[in-house]
Amino acid sequence: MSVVRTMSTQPSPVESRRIADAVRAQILAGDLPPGARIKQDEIAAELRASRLPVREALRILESSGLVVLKANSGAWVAEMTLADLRMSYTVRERIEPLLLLDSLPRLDEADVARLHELQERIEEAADVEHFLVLDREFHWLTYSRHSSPQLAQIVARLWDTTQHYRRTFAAMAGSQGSWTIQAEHRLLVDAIERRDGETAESVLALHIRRTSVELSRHPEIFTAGR
Amino acid sequence: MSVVRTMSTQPSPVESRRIADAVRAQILAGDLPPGARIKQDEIAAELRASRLPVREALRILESSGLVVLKANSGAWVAEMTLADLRMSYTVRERIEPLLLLDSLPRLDEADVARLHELQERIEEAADVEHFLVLDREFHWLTYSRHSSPQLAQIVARLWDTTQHYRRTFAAMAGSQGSWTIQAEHRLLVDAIERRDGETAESVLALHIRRTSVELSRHPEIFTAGR
DNA sequence: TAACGTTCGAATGGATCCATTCGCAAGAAA
DNA sequence: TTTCTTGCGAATGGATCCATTCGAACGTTA
Repeated sequence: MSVVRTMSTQPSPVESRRIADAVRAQILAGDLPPGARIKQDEIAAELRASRLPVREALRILESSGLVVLKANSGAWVAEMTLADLRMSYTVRERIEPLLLLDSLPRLDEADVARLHELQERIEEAADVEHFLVLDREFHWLTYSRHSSPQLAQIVARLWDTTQHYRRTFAAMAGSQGSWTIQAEHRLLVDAIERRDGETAESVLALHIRRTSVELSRHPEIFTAGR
Repeated sequence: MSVVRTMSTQPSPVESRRIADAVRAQILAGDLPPGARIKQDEIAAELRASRLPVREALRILESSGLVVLKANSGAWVAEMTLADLRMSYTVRERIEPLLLLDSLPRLDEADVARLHELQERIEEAADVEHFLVLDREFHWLTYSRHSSPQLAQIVARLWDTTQHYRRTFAAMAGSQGSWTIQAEHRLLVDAIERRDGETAESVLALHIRRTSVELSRHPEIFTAGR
């Protein structure tokens, strides 16, 4: 019995981490929207584990800001207010350029080529889900050569906690077709290709700020699924 | 038996959270320096709990960046490099002014009076520990009326993970006697008192940046206790 | 009929027990 | 003498069992 389990998890990524990743993936995919109840038993049965590592995983996700725990009561996917979302974008506007500046000098030709390819695919993206996946891959590729796991983690958590609202916004406003995003992305790739850190920094800050402004114009994002 | 435990923890703050707070306090106090091994058994015995909530607490602290876990091996207090420390300060320089701007309009006269009092006590601080406690209280009072738990948590974690190195620096450079810090604090209180957000923002950014520069001049901080 | 209290059930929290793994030390061989 | 191997022990990881708590539904009373 235990042999089977040991064999199934070859590199042994520790159950609690495996489960935390799985639940996080479900939340990011939209399967568990903000406000959704998370039952330990269900997760445990679903991922073939006991409730113990599930509990540890929930503590991890709570620290990440994705989940809210209430003592002796249960776990729910964290919800945000419009003010929370706007603050997230304000913080992102100030720190993501830092991450980009840190990563930029080490991006090589292959990375830049891949950025061009991703951007073309983003412009051709047919639906919201493809746009979200490609956009995430695009920006994280620009950050991929960073040297600061701490900063990268902060940024990643800001992306994670706002993912659901970005999806809702994209679905409502049809933002994958927004020409402004495409223009900003092209300016960003161009600056990166020229290793022009200052311009890249400015474009990225603009990109985030403008998105934040657009989001603020759609407060109905928060009442969509009610 | 279980009755005794129930009675002892009156508001029932959940064991894992109580333990996480306790271990965090030990790390911040310097009792557990970076690199120190953390054994589950010892913590459990010390805090009169089983190993289970200790494990959960360690997962929480790992997510906070204070502890590093290695599968099937153990837990250690997280260590930083000089590059990590500098990046922490760069991030702080960009986001702490945001937290201050958010909090400033709601600071009342009593808060300002307390800031004056704290600043006087900081200038009279005799030793490093007093300086650290008072300085932390001073700055967090300026943030206390914030409306963004997310941002406050990010900032708090940056303070936590760098606490040990700030202590080491203060002890080596005798920074509690630095007149520059006192000048910056006074400028900050003055701007806050006048509700001058722009000036307060600039002074705080300067305060953090200058501290970062000073820290960078003392790389021996990282080899002090070796 | 509405509001309050009580009871029961389901879900979470914690403790103990067992399996697994990693590191260290001792010993043997080159 | 140095290096590789092997075995033992200690510490972590996971599963099951039991206690506790919160919430909802039902019944009672004003």
